[in-house]
Amino acid sequence: MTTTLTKGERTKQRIVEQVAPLFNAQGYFGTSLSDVLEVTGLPKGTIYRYFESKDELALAAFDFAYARLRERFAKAIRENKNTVKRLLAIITEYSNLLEDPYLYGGCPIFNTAVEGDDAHPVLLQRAREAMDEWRKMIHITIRNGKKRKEMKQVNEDEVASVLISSIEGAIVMAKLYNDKKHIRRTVEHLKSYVQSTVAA
Amino acid sequence: MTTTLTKGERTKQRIVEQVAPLFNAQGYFGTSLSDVLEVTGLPKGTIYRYFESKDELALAAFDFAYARLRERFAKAIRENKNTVKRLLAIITEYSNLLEDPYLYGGCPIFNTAVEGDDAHPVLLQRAREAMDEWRKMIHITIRNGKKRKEMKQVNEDEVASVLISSIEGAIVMAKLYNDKKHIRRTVEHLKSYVQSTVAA
Amino acid sequence: MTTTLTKGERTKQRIVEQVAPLFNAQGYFGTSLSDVLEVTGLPKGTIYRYFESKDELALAAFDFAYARLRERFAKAIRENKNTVKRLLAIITEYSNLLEDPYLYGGCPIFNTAVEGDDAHPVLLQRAREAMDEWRKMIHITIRNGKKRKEMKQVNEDEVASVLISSIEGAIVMAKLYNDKKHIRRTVEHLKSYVQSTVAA
Amino acid sequence: MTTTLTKGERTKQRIVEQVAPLFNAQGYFGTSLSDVLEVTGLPKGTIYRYFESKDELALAAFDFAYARLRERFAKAIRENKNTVKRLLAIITEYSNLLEDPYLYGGCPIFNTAVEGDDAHPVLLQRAREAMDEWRKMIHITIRNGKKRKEMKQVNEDEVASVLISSIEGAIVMAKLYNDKKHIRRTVEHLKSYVQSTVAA
DNA sequence: CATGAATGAGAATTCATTCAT
DNA sequence: TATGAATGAATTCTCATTCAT
Repeated sequence: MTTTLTKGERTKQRIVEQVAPLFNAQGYFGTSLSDVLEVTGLPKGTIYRYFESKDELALAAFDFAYARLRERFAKAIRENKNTVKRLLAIITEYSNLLEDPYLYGGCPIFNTAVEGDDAHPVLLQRAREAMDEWRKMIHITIRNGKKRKEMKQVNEDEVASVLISSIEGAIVMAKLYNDKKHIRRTVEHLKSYVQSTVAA
Repeated sequence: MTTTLTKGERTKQRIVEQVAPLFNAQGYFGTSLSDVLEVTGLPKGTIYRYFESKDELALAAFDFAYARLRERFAKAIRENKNTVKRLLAIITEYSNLLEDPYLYGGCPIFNTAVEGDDAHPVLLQRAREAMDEWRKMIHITIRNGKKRKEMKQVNEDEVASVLISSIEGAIVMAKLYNDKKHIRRTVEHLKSYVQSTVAA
Repeated sequence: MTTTLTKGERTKQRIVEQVAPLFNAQGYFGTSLSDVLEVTGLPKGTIYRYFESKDELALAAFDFAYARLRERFAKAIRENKNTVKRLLAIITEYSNLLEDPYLYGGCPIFNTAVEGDDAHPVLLQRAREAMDEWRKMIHITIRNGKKRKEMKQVNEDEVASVLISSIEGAIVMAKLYNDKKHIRRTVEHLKSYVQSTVAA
Repeated sequence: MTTTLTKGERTKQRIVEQVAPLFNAQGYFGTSLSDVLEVTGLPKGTIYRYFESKDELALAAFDFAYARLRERFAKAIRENKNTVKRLLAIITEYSNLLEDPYLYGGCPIFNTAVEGDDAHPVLLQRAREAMDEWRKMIHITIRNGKKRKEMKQVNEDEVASVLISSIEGAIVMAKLYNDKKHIRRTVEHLKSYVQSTVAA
């Protein structure tokens, strides 16, 4: 049951979708309003009708990109009941991030973190919250796994840190070289880590 | 054997030193010439006397920051003859990156990679070369370790990828949260990974 | 004999009433269409349905404010048969201008005069006509007074100039300081001027 | 002994001089940056090199115009030792305001007061201070006159209010009609007021 | 040489107005 | 008819760079 959107809501949505990959790939500073105009084909006035500033647009773009990210992970979790498989699916999903047409610029959370605090403090805060949420998802997954005896008595936060840091780093490496082999290597490593160290 | 610098060379050097942390923390787009003037206290003309553009200055800043980084690792290698100790020392050194007053903004290679290639293609290329060099250092370290039977018959590139990705990711996590525990966790993980999987 | 207004006419009237104090207090340039939307709560289309431009709206607002002003003076004249009392009543009425909820921004004629003719030449012309009319009211009042021997043989235009300039000036002073004592002082002065110099 | 100005200081000064009549005649809202560029013939960058915002420029323009005004009055006072003559000279000087090439737009204090508080609160505050100073000048003039028995025991503030309000009002009238006869009439009135009511 | 002055392209944003449904 | 959507010119301001003294 899809909600019907007004014309304006659709336009707003379209702007966000078109603009999200821009901000994600080029950053807040690196994306100018004229980039936005170009990619949307809209005049300035229309953009400002829906977003009262570049800041707000960047926020909306981040939220869109992050929602997309989360949905991918939620699906990986949803479709795998066994905890070990779940973690492996998450790793796989993560490693396919750059394939997503909205996320070819990498992980919006990480990109925001790197651009740092001078760019847009509110956005950075949003990134923190997103990362919190995302770490919690892994935390809970592992905790449930421990309850079900599918996982060893590992520290959930530590495992989450390791998984996230490693793949995020690998994604940036892949971006740097424009070569996904770095992701593949890290994925292999993490899979065997999960199986040997985390799985029961 | 200290080379004597002319006054001009010293000024240029000073500019680079003052400006490098700026570019590293705020990125190429995020650093404006007026930031540069402010941090150096120099008039516009003087900057342009030594650097013909912001691009060139950014390049010099990157080179400075990377040289600093490399020196830290070179020292870690130099001071440890045993290969396992070397790798562990590298990991430790890496994890202390944010302590360096010139590198509190994180790893210049990674930051450049994330800002992407719209910002400054030449700079990105430099980052790639730096990363190549850095991976080679690890590669050689491991290869030597294998020769000396201090390492298992692991794939050098894979280990390098894992080490670098993981810590780089952890550094960004630490930046995001302004909390180094994420580095600590990843370091623990990597140390035990090295000892159990890489070390002979 | 109240004329019945259609719904549209009432809407138009309401817009003018809500907008008149805005234009009067902030001026033509200082009042934007979004101010108009905000104060009326109406959508853009509706405003443009009733007024074909901001200019026309400003004109209507001026006319409304001026009509209000004139009615106050007309009443002061109507209710006082003796000429001296009439002039004194006019002075008093004038001095209460800022109390009127539609005129807290001051005298629309004067405000328009000060904003000058770059803003809106037609509006300035309207202000001139309003001032003409207003001066004529005083002129006639005095002339009648002279006929009835209630006034000395003063020059009507001179007295009008003095009265109007003085109070208008005082109103601006009051606005500047947000303090009506400047009006009070000028009023005292003018009353004694009228009684000693103008009255027979 | 004229102070030597640097080139930059001269440019800044020139901008202020060229821009002051603009702001005075058209107001803060009515004067756009492109007006400023046109009248100065300078590019944007140059304006912003010397003034960090339109606000600051407007302030400088006001200060310049007011300084000019004050100097005129100071001269009238300086050149007349007798208090009655002083007041009459002030009135005359006031009435010639519109002749000044920098002040053809009228009195900057009054114009600022009319444009009101929404335009530029700091500017309005400056106008208040200017008016305070100006009232004080008259106040002191009269007080001295009283001491020297050249004036009756009038209330200084009341006389100041009357003089200022009346002429200011007359100046606006003159602007409205583009006809100085309104100033002349008010001047006559005030002169006889001074001689009959204020002078000893 | 050294440096402050000048430059103008481009950034973000607001505006009054017109269009389409 | 009513109204939200679309428009683009104009506004304020920043930037990297070049010039002139």
